[in-house]
Parts: sequence; structure tokens; C-alpha cells
Amino acid sequence: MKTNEMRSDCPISSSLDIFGDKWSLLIVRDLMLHKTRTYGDFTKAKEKIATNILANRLQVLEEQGIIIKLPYPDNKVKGLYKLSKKGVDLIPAVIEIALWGSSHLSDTDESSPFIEEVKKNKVKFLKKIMDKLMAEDAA
Amino acid sequence: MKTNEMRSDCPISSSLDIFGDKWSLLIVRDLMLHKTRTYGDFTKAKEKIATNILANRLQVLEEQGIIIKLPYPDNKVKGLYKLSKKGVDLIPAVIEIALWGSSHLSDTDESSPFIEEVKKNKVKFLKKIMDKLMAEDAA
DNA sequence: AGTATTTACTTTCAAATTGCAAGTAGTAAT
DNA sequence: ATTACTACTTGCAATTTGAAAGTAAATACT
Repeated sequence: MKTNEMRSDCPISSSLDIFGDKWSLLIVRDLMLHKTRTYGDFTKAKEKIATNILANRLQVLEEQGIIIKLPYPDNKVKGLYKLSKKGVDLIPAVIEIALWGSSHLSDTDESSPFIEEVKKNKVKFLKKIMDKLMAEDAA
Repeated sequence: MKTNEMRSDCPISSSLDIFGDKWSLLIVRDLMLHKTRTYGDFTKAKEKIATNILANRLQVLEEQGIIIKLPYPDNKVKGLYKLSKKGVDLIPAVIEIALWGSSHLSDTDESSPFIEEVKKNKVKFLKKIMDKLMAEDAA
């Protein structure tokens, strides 16, 4: 669709070339909080992503090796998306964005157990969730 | 221009509503690394932002209280942009993005002194740069 | 003092992206 | 056998982006 050209050799700029939009990191968020998701699960998220945008973002994230598509057990129609190691490594950035939004934006859900736990002990939360997501991934 | 409607009460989603694009965080990056910048300085960055996009992003970031526009000393034409406290608080997220890009994307400048220093001691670097940017801001 | 240049934008317009709605094709359930 | 579910794709209007040119005020140059 679009050629993969980087605007510069800056790692920030090159990262934003991949996920610098309003949707990509929400997909990462959902996979971070739920471990795996189907296509339909993503469309049910409260931000209401359009299906064509979702299909495009899943494709880009998979091409970039950030997410992995697996077959759904005992079902030939469904697929299961999960974060790769590269995707799991994005979690610290997502967490920092969540913390910033939680403390600087009004009308955001400050009282979710997720944000509570991150605020209580960021390092501990990070280790816990990253360990969980990377479990059974020796394969 | 656009109404400020949030897609949800998720702090991540609401944050991306503000800076979820390819340019906003590059403006934050430049202000993080250079403390202050003029309009012209931003246009000279290697990613070559179009001037209309730059003007729009500066306006949004200022409206959101992330950056502050100050008069340039002894010059009535120039302006000086700097990060507010709210903008400085975005630095941890920017740093995490930089670290991710630096370790997971090829052809990014891994050898810049900035990235080197962050990798050596992230907490120390964060404190140093945030202290520097917030200095003389009792005003 | 008059002209050129710098600075910070704005405007114009084509191209690309987004987003809504509807359509499709292959399972799976009843 | 028919209906529903799941994961998309397609069509199209609306919004956003991006390149280029334009503008207006302030500064520098002669």
C-alpha cells in the first residue's frame, strides 16, 4: 500500500512512522490487557474502530513483527492475535502514555484497577504483565 | 477546527486523541533536546515538516497546555516555544519510544550520545533533562 | 531612507487517509 | 437446509496531509 520509507534515522521518528496514529497503540493496549484478542473483540472496543482501518493496522503491525496471528483452537474461521516480544517491548511506552493521560487529562478513567496498580508500583506491574504475556513462548 | 471529542475515557486513547500522529511528539522531542526552539528551527529538523502542519500542531499543543509560546528577547518577529510542566511530563513516554525504536528498528541512529546516555542510566538521564527543562520556572 | 531579506505564518489545491455503510465468502450452529 | 457468525473487502464521501506559493510585519543592509 505505502512504501516503507523512514523520514529520518531518529528512532522516535521511525517508531512514529510505524505506530504514530490514533489506533495502533490501542490495539497494543487491548493485547496487553487481554493477552489475546480476535478480530471481533477489537471491533467491540469502546473506541469503535472502523473495520477497514482495523484490518489495515493489524496487517501493518503483523508485517512489522509487533503482533502475531495464530489459529483459534478448534475453529477455522477465527484467528487469535497476540503480542510478539517486539510488541511486548512496547508496553513501557504505552504505560507511560497511560500515566501521562491519567494525570494530565480530565475525564479519563483514573480509577480503573489497571491504572491504580501501575501508579502503585510501575516496575512491579511491568514485570508482572510482561512475564505473563511472554509465558509459554519458548516456541 | 475540530471539536475536542474524546473517543473514550481511556487515558491512552485520550492521549492519542491529542498527540497520536506522526508529528506532535517530534515537536516535543525537539523541545526536549534543545530546550527552546523557534518556528524556523522546527522547519529545519531533518523530518521536514510542512509549515501548515507545523503551525497546526503548535497551535494544538499550545491549546492543550503542552507547550508555551514566549516572546523572543529583543525581536518582535520571532517567538520561542518551550515545554510546559505538562509537556515535560511527556518526556518519559518519548524516551520509552526512543528506546523501543533504537532496539527494534534497523537503520536508526543507535550511536547518538542522547540514546547512549539514556541506555546507560535512564532514571538519571530523565532526572537530569527534566530538571534542566524545568529550571527557572518558578514564574 | 529605501530596498531586500528574514520570520512566522496562511492559503490553495491535489493526493492520501479516514470512516461509515454495505457487501462477501467461508465456517459453524440450529 | 437455512440462518448466523466471523473476518474481512469494497465503494465512496469527508477529512487530513503535504507541497508550493503567497502574505505581512519586522529587521538588516546600503
